[in-house]
Amino acid sequence: MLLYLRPDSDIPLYQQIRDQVVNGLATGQLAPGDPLPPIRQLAADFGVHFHTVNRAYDLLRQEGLIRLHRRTGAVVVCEPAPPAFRDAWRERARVLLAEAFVKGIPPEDILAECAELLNSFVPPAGSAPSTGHSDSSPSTGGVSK
Amino acid sequence: MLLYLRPDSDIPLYQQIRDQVVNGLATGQLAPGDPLPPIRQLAADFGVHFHTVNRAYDLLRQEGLIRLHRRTGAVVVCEPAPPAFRDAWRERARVLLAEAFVKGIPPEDILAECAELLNSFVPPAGSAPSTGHSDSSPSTGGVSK
Amino acid sequence: MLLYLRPDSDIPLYQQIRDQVVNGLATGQLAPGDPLPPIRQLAADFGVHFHTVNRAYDLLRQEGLIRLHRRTGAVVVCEPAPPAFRDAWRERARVLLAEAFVKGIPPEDILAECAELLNSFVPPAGSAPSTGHSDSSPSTGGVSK
Amino acid sequence: MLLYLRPDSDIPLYQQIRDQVVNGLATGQLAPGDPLPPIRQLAADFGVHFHTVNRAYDLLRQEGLIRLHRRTGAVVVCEPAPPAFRDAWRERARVLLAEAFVKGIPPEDILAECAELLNSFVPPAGSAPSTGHSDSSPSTGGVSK
DNA sequence: GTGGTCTAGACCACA
DNA sequence: GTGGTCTAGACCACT
Repeated sequence: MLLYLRPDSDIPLYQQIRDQVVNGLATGQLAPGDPLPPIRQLAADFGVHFHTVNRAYDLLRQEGLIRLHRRTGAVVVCEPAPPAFRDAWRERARVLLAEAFVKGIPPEDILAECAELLNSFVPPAGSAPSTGHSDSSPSTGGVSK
Repeated sequence: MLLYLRPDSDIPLYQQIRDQVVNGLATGQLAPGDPLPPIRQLAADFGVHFHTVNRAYDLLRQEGLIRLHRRTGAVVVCEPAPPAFRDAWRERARVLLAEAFVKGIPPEDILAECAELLNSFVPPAGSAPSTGHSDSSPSTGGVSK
Repeated sequence: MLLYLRPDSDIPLYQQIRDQVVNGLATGQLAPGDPLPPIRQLAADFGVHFHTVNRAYDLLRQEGLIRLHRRTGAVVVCEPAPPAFRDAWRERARVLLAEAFVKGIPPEDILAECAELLNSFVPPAGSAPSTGHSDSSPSTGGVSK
Repeated sequence: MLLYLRPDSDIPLYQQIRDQVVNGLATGQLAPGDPLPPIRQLAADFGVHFHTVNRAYDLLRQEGLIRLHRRTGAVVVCEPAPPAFRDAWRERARVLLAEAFVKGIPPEDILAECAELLNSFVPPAGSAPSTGHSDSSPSTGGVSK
């Protein structure tokens, strides 16, 4: 899995790392059980402080996406979303969608964009790939567009 | 239009104000030409400093969503999205959708959620508000999925 | 002479009025001896407070471009620039030119733009109009480009 | 690079700071990649509040002239001018040139002054600094008039 | 009475 | 040690 950081971005580095791990999980580049690189190695690769990587890992741990062990390092897990997750997520989605809407992008376009992004994701194990056709990148099945 | 702030949130207050104005615009509670409350009055209503509200308004101004008068105060405007907007938006949408996806929410549900949120929005002018029901109940009508 | 105000501009109204009078003077639409409309009439035409027009006229008076009489109203005059004017002007020009320069516009283009604008001006009375023809529309004579 | 503020000027302090940074960029005292002093240090040097410097930096950031790091502080960047920049710039130039014109300064002198100022600027990279003299003396070489 | 500017100082987030 | 956020309050510019 390939990570790249933009130090000039207004998004904090630890957030960028976290976001890319999430994206890697969604696109199937990372799967439950896979190990993440050791904190210090990843920090060295990026040229950032290991505290920054540590914080990203901690964030992922709080979200229930990885588990940290003293021996085995960070391992991807697959905890189900807590009940509160969906409500919080919807609020964030509402703002994001509203932003596009008020800037004049047609709702159809917005939804198509979402569908396309979702289609680029791939289910972790083997949960009925609905139609079977794949479009843009490393994916196999997905939401009908 | 009703606004509420959560001072304990990790989201900055000015961002919360900005988000709610964006949401108000999307849901039709605010329309181009409408005035926003004076900075100091809104600040008093919220119990925050007027600088905080000022910053929210300034953010909205930079986004081309409101215009600040010396006489009229803040009024809603309707500037088209710059070309770079969509790419930046897609990246943010990718992360948000990936978050829901990796937490095990079925892509169909995610897309339905997006469609529902989009249906709760109303266009600024007056182009056929579909059926009339545009609330928060889990309906899937409106935007074609 | 035609004036138009943009109430939504970030430029104060009184400044806009003043700027347009200056521009009218430069383009020959106004000449020394010409009367300006009474303050209250201009205010009524624009739908602004007469204090705003008053302030614009006062600014022009301070700059030595008009003279205010209780009886005759505002009359355009032609006072020579004080010695300090040129230095102050140069500083403002430096910043303006620097802005264009640092944004990557070639110096030749910047200078050509300046020459073009200067060519659209016309001398007030009869001080050797170089080529001879002088009217009130964007002419082509004047400073060699 | 030398900065100085005039607290009694009618130009806001943050604008003066911004103007001098722009000037420093044009004259080559600042180049893309160069760091700007930390906000609080510059504020201490000037004896102003760091919010004032912060605002100047924020203005420069919005103009695409600097980028604000959390680590490195403010660094100069070189973004191209947006398409709307030139039109807005021309309007400001029109007023400035008109002011000099109506004060009786010959157009030739005005254009010479502009050319001189432009000659005191140096391109960011290294594209032939003409003859070598690029200072503030009244020379007319460089940009063809 | 509106927003704009500036000062002053606290506390937090990021690296 | 950097910039970011928020509060507090003064005074000014514009209409």
